[in-house]
Order: sequence, then structure tokens, then C-alpha cells
Amino acid sequence: MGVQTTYEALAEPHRRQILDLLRTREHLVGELVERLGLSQPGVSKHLRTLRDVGLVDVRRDAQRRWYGLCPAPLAEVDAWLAPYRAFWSDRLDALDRHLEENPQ
Amino acid sequence: MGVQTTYEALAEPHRRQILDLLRTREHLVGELVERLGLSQPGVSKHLRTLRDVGLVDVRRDAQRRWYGLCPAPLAEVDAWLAPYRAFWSDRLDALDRHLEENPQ
DNA sequence: GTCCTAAATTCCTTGCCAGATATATAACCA
DNA sequence: TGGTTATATATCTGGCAAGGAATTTAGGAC
Repeated sequence: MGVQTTYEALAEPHRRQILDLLRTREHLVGELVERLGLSQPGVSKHLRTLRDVGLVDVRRDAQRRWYGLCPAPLAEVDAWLAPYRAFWSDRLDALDRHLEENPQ
Repeated sequence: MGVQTTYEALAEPHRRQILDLLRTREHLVGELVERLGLSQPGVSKHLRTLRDVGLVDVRRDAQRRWYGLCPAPLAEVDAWLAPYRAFWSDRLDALDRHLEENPQ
């Protein structure tokens, strides 16, 4: 139940922030709590959401849990974005041409 | 008020569907209503949301409104995604596994 | 003017999400 | 054993988003 798609998971700013942190290295829940300034249950709930959509995985270490990034679902978003990318790369090309043809 | 970020706008499947349709050509509200199977006010409200975050613009034509794509905000998402892209360019197999486990 | 069409806005309901507090689980240590 | 640490879950609440029906706005045709 609840958040089911990668897009929904990314809609929440704190969850994007968590992913940004996990991109550099694995983090403990407590570390994320400190960084985000949220309550511990709040962070745990976001991590649960991210895990449910496959953006994150857990490694147990005694009482601790190391959370790490699972980038695969982001590739799906990237694939959706792909046909749009042609759009603004075209426009940037047009801008480049315009600037070349109209030097300052 | 309401939806304020591109990410939130993209979280709603109907809105992504609208963008996909506008990618090919401009559309009238009525055309989108037919394609989406939503009520006319429902579609108008999604279009309002998309316009508020700058993903769409309108061209008036008598009583009609032609809606067109504004891809610029998607470039922002693409920029956020960029550092993650390095992750799966190494591991395209991870994407394959993910898509196999989550078929559409 | 009246009628018709296209789209936006208003109003209302329903459902769900984010957040906090409190409690539970579980592993370590003395 | 009891106490402490780390994290998860339960419960509650406020707010807001999505949807439809009804209404309003605005333009065009007659």
C-alpha cells in the first residue's frame, strides 16, 4: 500500500535528499536523522517507502542497519525522460546556432 | 498553491500521460479528455497544475486552447538524475533485472 | 439578442501522506 | 539478568490532492 511508483517516491524532497546522501556511501538511519533533521521514525518511514519501490537496500550489522542506494528504478525514470531529452538538446543546438550566427 | 515542484507534477500518472501526448504535437483539452478517459474538469485541473510548474503552455484559438509541451523543467530533473546515471551505465544488467521483476 | 461549444472554476467528498509521539523489537553490554 | 542503543512499527492528526458534478466564463454562429 501507499507509495508504489518511483515517481511518487521521488516527489518527496526528503526522500530525494536521502538518495543524494546514499549516492556517496552507505548510511546508518541515525546518520540520516541527523542530516535531515527529521524524527527517527520519520526517516525510518521514508526508508521503508524507498525500499518498497526498490530504490534502497539494507545491510544488517548488529543493531545497526546500513542503507545503500539501488539505482535501478532511476534508470526507468531516465528511460521515460529520454525522448524529452532530444527536445531540449535540439533547443540548445538552436541556441548555439543562433549565437554563432549573431556574435556579440 | 498545491503542487509546486516538477517532481510532484510527474508523480501523477495522468499528468505524465498528458506530457507524452504533448510530446508529439499540441492538443486541445477535449482531445486529452478523450484520450485519458477523465472528466473535462479533471483534465483542466491537471493542465493547470502542469502550467503552474511550467511544463506546459497554452495558445488561445477562439474558444479552444491548444496545449503544448514546455520541456525546460524536465531538464532540471535530468540534471538531478545525471550523477546517478554513472551508476547504472556500469551496471545495465541491474536495470534489466529490475524491468524483468516489474513488467509493465 | 439567443443558443451552442470549449474550457475553466467552484464546491464537495474521499482517501491518503507526512509528521510526531509513544511503544515494540532486537541486539549488545555489564 | 537488566539496561542501553538502534531501528521499526503503531497510532493519531492535519492537511492536501484527485475526482466528479454543477456552475461559470468566453467565444462563435445564427
